[in-house]
Amino acid sequence: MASSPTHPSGRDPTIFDVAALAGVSKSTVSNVVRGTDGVSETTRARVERAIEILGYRPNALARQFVRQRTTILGVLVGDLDNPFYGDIAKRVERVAFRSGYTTMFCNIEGEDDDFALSRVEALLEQRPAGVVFLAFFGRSPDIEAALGKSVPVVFAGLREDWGDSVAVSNSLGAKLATQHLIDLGHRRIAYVTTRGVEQRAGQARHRGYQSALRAAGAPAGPPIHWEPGGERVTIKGREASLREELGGPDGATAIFCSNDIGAIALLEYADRHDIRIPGDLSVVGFDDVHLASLARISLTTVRQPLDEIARVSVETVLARMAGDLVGPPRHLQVSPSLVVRASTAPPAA
Amino acid sequence: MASSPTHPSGRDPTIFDVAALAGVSKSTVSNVVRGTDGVSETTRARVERAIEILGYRPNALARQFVRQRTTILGVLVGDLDNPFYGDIAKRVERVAFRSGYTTMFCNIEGEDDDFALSRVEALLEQRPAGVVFLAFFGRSPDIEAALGKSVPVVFAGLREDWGDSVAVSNSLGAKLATQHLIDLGHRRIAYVTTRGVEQRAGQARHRGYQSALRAAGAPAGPPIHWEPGGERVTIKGREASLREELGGPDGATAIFCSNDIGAIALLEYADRHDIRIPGDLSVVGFDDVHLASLARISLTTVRQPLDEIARVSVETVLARMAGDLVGPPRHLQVSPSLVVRASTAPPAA
DNA sequence: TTGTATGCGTTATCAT
DNA sequence: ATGATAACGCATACAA
Repeated sequence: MASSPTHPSGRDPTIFDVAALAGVSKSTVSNVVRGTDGVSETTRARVERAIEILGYRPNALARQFVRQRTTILGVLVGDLDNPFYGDIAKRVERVAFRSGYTTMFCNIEGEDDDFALSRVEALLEQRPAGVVFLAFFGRSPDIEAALGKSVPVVFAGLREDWGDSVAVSNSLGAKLATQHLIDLGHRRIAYVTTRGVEQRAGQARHRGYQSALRAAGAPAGPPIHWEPGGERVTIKGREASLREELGGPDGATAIFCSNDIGAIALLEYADRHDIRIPGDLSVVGFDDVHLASLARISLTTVRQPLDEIARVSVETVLARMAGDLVGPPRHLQVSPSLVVRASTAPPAA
Repeated sequence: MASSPTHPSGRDPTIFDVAALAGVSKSTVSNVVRGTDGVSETTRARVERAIEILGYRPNALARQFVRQRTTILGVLVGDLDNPFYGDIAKRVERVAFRSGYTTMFCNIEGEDDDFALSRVEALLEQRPAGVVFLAFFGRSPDIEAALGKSVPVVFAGLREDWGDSVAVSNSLGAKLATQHLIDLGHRRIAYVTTRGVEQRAGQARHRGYQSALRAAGAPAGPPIHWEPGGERVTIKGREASLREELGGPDGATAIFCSNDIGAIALLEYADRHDIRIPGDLSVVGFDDVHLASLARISLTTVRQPLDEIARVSVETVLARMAGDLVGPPRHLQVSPSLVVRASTAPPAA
């Protein structure tokens, strides 16, 4: 008796149907379903049996509607197929579910603010009880206006002033990365950044890089902006050749790249140009995406504790929702850690 | 005037507030919001202005409640940080949004059926209008019972009898992969499979492998089960050494692996054992995950048209929901294609 | 311990 | 062209 996939097998049974079958009132059924005490054992059993028979499933829509609050947690994510976000998203969903919330995802992809806004509006119409912001773009004033005053928002993995945030200390992470290179004996260390890094975080990483070098008495350079795949870079607004920045007697012997994806692209660039890693050039990334641990990549990098970020983020937004957390935005920092792999070594003699 | 993140700035304005401000009835506001015609221009303008002023946002909860159907599309996903699923998930969300649906994600992770079931139940309470099934596990009879009769379901990227499905032709993909190796001159080609592949798909891939070899008059072996990271494999229930299957004069000169993640693990295994790829051993994968295209990986593989799978899946489930598609489950196949990279070459002389 | 009544914000039907 | 009104399924305050 294979059931056809066509659904409408009549209407879903309601609390009323259960009440009728059990021979009690709707209130009693409601009490049973919600686990309220003050229901006799016999009644409870009768109701539960009726529920079983009818295959009754509470209508969350109705419940949320009448209670004027949902158990929906909105998740704004930039790039679900970026493993970094996919990973966090998964953990967020897990933590939320354990707290009784279902997660509603919205891709805020690309840089188009209007598009992002329309999605946020659609999400807000569903009245999520809270929102977790995972993307590092789509944070336009319009979005802030729409989101900020309707619902508690937490930024996971980045910091934004107008909401709670849980993020790694970027400057500390950058220091760890840079210090590692310094400890290996490098003096000419460049800082390379690519798109895919939130501006504020990128700046903090550059500051950490600077501060480590300064403390070591070594020269710190300005951010070198590179578009992965290209040959040219931009330094302080003027163009230059990536090849020249790396090779040559004055070139860098090591690079700290603001993110793993960029660092891996750098590895590939080096491969194509016969620059040996780590023999000729050491590279450190930031994030510790899964990719970085592949033997063929083996990127030394700074790990972000994603699990902690996800957990604390959800806890924070839940606390706001419950009113347990009030007042101005709270900005939590979590600690990065260095993961040493095969992309770094002492400079060539 | 930075607004505190504490939410409750009073209640959200309702259709009633708008009506009062505009000096019309709720019905008229409703008509304006829904774009019903039969509203005079002047009235419409007044109402729209009131909406603007109040920042009114329709309550989707109430709407869905009264209309007895939601615009929620449930997505059951196994592993959001598996790039393959992350990628599809992202596309599914995009297509759904364009059709006016918001996506509600549930991670059905691990192999624990009870856990998966509780999540499905939670999802169902939200009354999604349809469900897209992305995971290849969590398809227990219980889940079928809960899901199958409540809501239209489409399986994206895999096939299951009790719902519509959109998937690649696995045997054809396997044939493409195997034929590629045959064309390169290989005769001793092994089939390796790992977990992470749905059983039915895995079997179909093995059949395609067999059929290509048979047509070429070359020997086809049984599936070699390998747990990535390990040294041992299981062939027809008995244990063996992976190293011996690959090396030696009688060993395979090429491998078709049932999935990219396994194939990449194989690459790493080869690296560790001084087996050169593709010099000593050619490897072909299946899926074409992003990873596979990295220069340092450069895996020859069979591509699944994810975009098409996502698009057609959503279209299918929307058609079911709308009643445009009735009758028994429809199983659509999409075409795989071979992507040749650097992990394959003619066998050593 | 159980039942009754009211309201949540919206859509849709029926009057006007 | 616009307004009044009855659902929708459930939670909750209150009555019995």
